[in-house]
Amino acid sequence: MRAQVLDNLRQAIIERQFAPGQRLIERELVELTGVSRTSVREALRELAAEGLVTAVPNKGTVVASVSAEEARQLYEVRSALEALAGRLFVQNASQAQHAALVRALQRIEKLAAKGAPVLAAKDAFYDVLFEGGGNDALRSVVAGLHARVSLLRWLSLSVPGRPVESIGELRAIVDAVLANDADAAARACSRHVEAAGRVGLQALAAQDGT
Amino acid sequence: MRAQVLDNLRQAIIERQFAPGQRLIERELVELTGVSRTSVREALRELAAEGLVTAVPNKGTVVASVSAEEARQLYEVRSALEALAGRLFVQNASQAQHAALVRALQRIEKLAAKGAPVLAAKDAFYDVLFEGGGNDALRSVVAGLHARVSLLRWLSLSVPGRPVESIGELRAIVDAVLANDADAAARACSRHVEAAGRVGLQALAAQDGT
DNA sequence: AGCGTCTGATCATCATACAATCTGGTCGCC
DNA sequence: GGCGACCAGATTGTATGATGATCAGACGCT
Repeated sequence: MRAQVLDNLRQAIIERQFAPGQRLIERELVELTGVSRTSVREALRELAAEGLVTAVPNKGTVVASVSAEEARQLYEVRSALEALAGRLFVQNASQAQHAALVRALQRIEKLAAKGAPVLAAKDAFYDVLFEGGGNDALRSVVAGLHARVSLLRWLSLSVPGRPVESIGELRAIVDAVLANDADAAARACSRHVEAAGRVGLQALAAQDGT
Repeated sequence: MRAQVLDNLRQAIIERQFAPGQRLIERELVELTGVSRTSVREALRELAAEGLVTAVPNKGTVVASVSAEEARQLYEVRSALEALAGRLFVQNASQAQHAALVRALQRIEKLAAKGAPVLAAKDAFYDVLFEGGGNDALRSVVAGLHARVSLLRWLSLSVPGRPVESIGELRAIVDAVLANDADAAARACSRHVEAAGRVGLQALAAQDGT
């Protein structure tokens, strides 16, 4: 199916199997994926809509690369949106969802203590957060942005010390939520994104420098 | 080209030439637009990515309809984003852009005084606002939401008295901007969206009732 | 009436073909 | 030798016809 192809390509791009800026030639993708050109084209169109590739007319599609300025803007938007997510969680989440958020944080802390990869657990944390907010539109918009900054996320998690710092920020979110303080939760979410953004931009700059 | 077809379809949907919920059959669109199935399919995929139509596998695509709950959520997100837009304008806009914002408001007021349609002028106002903020990512995200609520906008502008009220809210934005008060600008933008949302939801409820 | 089946409509995917466009290099001219 | 026109290859854009899959509803059987 096309969805399968699409997921494979998306994954490949996020995992840097295709370098940013690299041309994605339809014929090559055809023989690489085994599906027809029609399906490849439609998959590319969807990726373009997600912002993971950019299509230039009559020239082809290339893997999108985030400039420092774009990245900064994306983080700015995400900051505002995740602030809203935090606020909505405080306003709308059930008792069970509060508990689930706490559990998600504990899971992250446990993994981090072992030095295990923490990325999937963080995604779970955010799932709970958005779920509790009860705004699917918000969730899908953030998901759209998420794809575009995922390259940077890949970088920023490799920065030493960042996971520890990051968990502290998450704890601040949970604390504010448990205190039923919507404003504080919003600020905590905002700060978390901003901190991630700073690290991401630094990593980007370091990479461009080398 | 495909872009042409896409624009036509988008316009047709926004202008209610296709009723929400109506099935869009590929073959019909082929003979209606004169282009091939390939192009029609790709255009439909893009519209689906924008959220203007929903595609159900093996069943076809139907014109999207916004439920009251979805609309509420969309306005909630827009409120947060436009607050950011207002804040960024205060922080980043040039002197010339400040002046342009004032001019845009005056143009709206002049049109409204004559009872002329004010929608295009309002779009121009927002163009200036986002331009001055200097965050293209924000602009494109909002544009994406905009498409999905445009059906409601169509409704809410037909509510008597709304234009007048709306202009007052815009003036509040401009006042805050001229006072260089970023927080106030953010709040004013937020309030404007929320007010529009309330009217839109009322109009939606009234329509569903009849 | 209830149930399974069959049929028609429609989408999904594919293979192929051809035109339009871009890229890069070559050739001829100065 | 340098410069521009032109040509060939590559790639995308669009079109077309065919085939399989899937769904909704009609139909007939019990």
